[in-house]
Amino acid sequence: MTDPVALLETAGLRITQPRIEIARLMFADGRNRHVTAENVHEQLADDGVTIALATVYNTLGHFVDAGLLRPISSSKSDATLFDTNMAPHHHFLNETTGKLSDIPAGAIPLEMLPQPEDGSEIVSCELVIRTRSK
Amino acid sequence: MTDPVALLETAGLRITQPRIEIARLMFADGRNRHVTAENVHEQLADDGVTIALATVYNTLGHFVDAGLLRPISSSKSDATLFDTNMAPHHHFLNETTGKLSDIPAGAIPLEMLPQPEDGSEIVSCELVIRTRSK
DNA sequence: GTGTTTGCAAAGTGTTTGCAATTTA
DNA sequence: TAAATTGCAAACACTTTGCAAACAC
Repeated sequence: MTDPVALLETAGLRITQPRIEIARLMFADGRNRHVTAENVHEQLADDGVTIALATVYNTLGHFVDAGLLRPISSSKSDATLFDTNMAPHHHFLNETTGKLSDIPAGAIPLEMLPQPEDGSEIVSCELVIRTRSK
Repeated sequence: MTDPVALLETAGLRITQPRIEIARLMFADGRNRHVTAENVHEQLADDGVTIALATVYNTLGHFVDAGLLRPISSSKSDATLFDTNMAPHHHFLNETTGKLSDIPAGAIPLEMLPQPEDGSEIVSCELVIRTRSK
């Protein structure tokens, strides 16, 4: 849906070939995705696009800094997952399958967060519900 | 407080010198601690105890399997933190300082967790509140 | 005695970095 | 043309593993 170039411009990022390709792959269809750098690299390769894995890492890092992506902390796997869903939300993590799925923030009432210690402020708040296949 | 040997026995673990040392260091004073394998290794060295770093990793892993420790998923740092606090609770993570602190589970009402998908059951539920120093 | 655990070094991951070549604005 | 970005390989940090020696039961 979203035009990759417009997205990059809005985010204040330089328009470069690799970034266009990666943005296209991650945002073009508008779905919420959880991907690793490795995933992206492979998908690019499948599309016949050659971008160094290191560049994929760096580019995803830039996207995170620019507020286009969110790194997901609590993943079972050792590889960092990047989430295209920037809306506040939480995650189910199935430990059996390793599959991660979204929970809309509205599904969990969190009005009463405790106060952080003096001199610090809350940045974000993420709940991970670990599940197991029965 | 807790006797390291008794703890290991209760957990069904073999009583070995390295395990006693590590258990002593982690549980003896009854405090809740967040430590990395590297931390433990250094503290042992400070106490004049030489245990291979790999053994520390393996031992902490055994402690986790035995239910003595909990690995903390969402740490800013790349190193896994092990938490001696097995009671359900949540964490503040100060992104500025990297410091992690406990939030008692009771401080956050989470009665209304969403249903996991059919065929899976909830194992645990951990909230991480990221903060930043002002 | 038998099976487990340890220590060591080496291998394995995922990720980052240095730097020259290229590309963007 | 000046500044930013890329690609590559090499460096990195954390963690696991293979195997022989040591140890617990």
